[in-house]
Amino acid sequence: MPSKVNASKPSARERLLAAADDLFYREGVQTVGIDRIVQKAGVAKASLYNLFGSKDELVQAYLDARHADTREQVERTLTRFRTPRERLLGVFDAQGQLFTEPDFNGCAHMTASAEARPGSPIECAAERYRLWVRTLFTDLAREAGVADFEGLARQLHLLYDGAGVSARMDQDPSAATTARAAAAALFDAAVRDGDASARIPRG
Amino acid sequence: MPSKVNASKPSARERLLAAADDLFYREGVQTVGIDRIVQKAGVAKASLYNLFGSKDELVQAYLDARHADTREQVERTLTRFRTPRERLLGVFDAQGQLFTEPDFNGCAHMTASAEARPGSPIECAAERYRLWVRTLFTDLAREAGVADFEGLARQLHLLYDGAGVSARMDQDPSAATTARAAAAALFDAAVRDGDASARIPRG
DNA sequence: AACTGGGAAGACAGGTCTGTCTAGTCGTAT
DNA sequence: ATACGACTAGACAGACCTGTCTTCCCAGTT
Repeated sequence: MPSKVNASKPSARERLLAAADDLFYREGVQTVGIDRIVQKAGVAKASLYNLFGSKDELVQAYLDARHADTREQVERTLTRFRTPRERLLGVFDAQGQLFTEPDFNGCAHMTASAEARPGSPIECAAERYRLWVRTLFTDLAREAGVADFEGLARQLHLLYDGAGVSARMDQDPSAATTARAAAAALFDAAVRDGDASARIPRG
Repeated sequence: MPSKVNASKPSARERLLAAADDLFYREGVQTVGIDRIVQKAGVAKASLYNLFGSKDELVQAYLDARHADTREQVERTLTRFRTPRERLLGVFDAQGQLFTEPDFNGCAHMTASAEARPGSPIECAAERYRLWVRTLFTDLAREAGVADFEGLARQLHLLYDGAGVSARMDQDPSAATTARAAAAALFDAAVRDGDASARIPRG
């Protein structure tokens, strides 16, 4: 009965995902081999292939789990804010929290996608993640009443990605606060522009 | 005499770098093996190891060549602009040109660094590249008279990185124009702030 | 004509990789 | 008791990797 919850020991699937998360994230999906994962998880190799089918699909499951975690953390952070502007900028507060986690090593989807070959399930997982981020910014910008909410969302997505890159490559967690300040300036500029074009009929 | 220039055939070193540039950039430094490089270059494997010492150092040379190309293209583009503001934003014009090249596949330093292990010559090359970009933005912002030129440079660097990510992962070359528009807004906001704090003593 | 050095060609070592397969163990439900 | 499903343990195949080494070729120089 796999639906048993009070098991003393996590299931093979959970142990595999935990080991994959640790090793893949720290060292990269390409350099970490299957053997190390099954050894760290204390799981037979056959179980891995029974449960996931291939290494690519294990990587996909690892990315999807990271995606769910990030989503949860961002949504939890956003509940702390009330005004639309605060909620929009709150995404970068959540990002800053992720950056300061002790074993932070950049955006998992970005590094995994850089190692994946085109069309693999890995790239699909990265695409899903990007779509979620984009939709998040678009919705928040629209709720904030920004006229060109899609344009602002594209700009904020650039800052979000850039902060992830900088936090990893420059080892600088403050990239999130830099991004937040830039996002605030862009938001205010977009609101000003929207007001201006609304006040001045036909430009 | 290796300094001969009018050779009918490029030297082994040049052929190796050309093959490395093509294969490494298109498929990634990890997935492309030495054998494919020497075969494409028409060069003996021993020559590769005589000339470069190891695969990592060949990757480093490939990244340094890309760095030099990018630098040259950016500097050439910037000569077309006169005002400091135009020159600052011109970096994103140059970036947009790179994005529309037919075989564009993202920032080589970013993808290579994602596959490299810490401390390798690959990471050092990526660090050098990042330092150049940062210095470029810092100098241009200072020449434009921005009070907090370092802060603005950090913000623009985020946009620059984010545009590179988006152009690759979303297959969207217009990321450069989005970044340029955001950069313009941030620049103007920074100039306003600088003026304000200059006008309002100890404000 | 003899020498020399850069390069071509490729075998080889030693290791790692993914994925398959066999054989056996253990707990649980019937 | 017995059957079953989930799991473990590990050998194995076949391919690929980096890096070394030997052997040979050939153009240019002395």
